[in-house]
Amino acid sequence: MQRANGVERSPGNVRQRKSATTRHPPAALTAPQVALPKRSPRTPARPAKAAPGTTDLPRRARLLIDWFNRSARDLPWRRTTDPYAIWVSEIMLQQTQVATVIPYWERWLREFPDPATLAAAPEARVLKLWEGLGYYSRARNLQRAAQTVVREHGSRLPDTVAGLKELAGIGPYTAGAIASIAYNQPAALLDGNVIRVLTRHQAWPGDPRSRELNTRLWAEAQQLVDAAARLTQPRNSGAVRNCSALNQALMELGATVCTPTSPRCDDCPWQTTCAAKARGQTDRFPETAARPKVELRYFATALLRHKDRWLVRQRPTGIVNAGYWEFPNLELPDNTEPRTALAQWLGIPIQQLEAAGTLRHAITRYRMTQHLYRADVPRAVALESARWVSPAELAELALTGPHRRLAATLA
DNA sequence: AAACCGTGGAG
DNA sequence: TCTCCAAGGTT
Repeated sequence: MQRANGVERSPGNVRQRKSATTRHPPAALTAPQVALPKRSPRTPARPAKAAPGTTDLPRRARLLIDWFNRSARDLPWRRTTDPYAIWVSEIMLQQTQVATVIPYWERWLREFPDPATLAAAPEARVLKLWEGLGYYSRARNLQRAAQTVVREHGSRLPDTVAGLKELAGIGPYTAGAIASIAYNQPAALLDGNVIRVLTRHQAWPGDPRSRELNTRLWAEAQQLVDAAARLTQPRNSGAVRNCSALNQALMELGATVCTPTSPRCDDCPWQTTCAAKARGQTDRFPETAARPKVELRYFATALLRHKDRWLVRQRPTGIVNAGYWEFPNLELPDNTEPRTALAQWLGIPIQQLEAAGTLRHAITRYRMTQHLYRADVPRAVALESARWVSPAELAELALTGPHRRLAATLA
């Protein structure tokens, strides 16, 4: 979808960005942004040429902003200036792709249109709307932060990086994102996209998570957004404000052009100064560290029916996926026979458990295999924090992804 | 500070 | 199928 892009629209007043716009003259070729040997002291003094990588910051910022205003994707959270709505989008977008987030974000804003509504909502409903999105502590933190905003900030989201970072679930990236995108402050941000764009443009080797390179990347991002703040704002009424545009552009570039594999350098506004492109080495940056080893884990899962009801239980506070419901689920130590272990755990005769296939899924470095068993039990089994629920009730409960898919297969 | 947290798309 | 990685934060 490449239409009416990069347009900041206020609700009910959709402004249209003018077409084409002024393109800047072709960028003069400049030195690649890498550490170059220092000019020898004997070199005759010239009208000082600033060090490479600083002179052209304003020009690079301008190129990026213009590119963004020209060709950014039309995403729902780019149609609002409401800091709360932008905040929600930033939390949902943490380690989660745009296409996945869109329906969740729309549903969320419909049901929780402002911090006060979210703060007052039942947690069960908050978890339900996050169901399937993953990283579930984000949902609990978001509600907790909304309660803080209501209680301590008069329901208005703070507009400084420091103030934002005080809130649950807001770290360095998200604080910079909200401050710049919602409030147009010259706050830097660094995410996976920006790391890729900057390490390639500068041809910076090393692990981006190392202290040294990480510090350098933040400094570079800060210089860019500072340069953006000093540029004149495009008069085009649809143009996104400069700091906001610059940071979104860095991420947009990483997401759509400077992609992990096969980057489309011909479409890149920084192609003439990119050191990695100049060397034909875009695939060498960033230097990512080795991933942790994959580990296998096994579970036995019971689909127990009594009359027309299924047994589910709620995960307690303080553990992974707290508050979410699931079918009774037992992790198996190495090579345990699942059916025996499950029958023993539930206290029902082993013959009642009928094998119902396996379910595989992955979370982070773990590869899980769930052995499924069904049983129609004559009497309700008692299990801690468990309930027998009708299919209709089950549909209203918040389940994690694999268990939600499991629920969908039940008759 | 390394480990942990979910899920889906892309190749 | 399998790996990578995505608008990261918390402990």
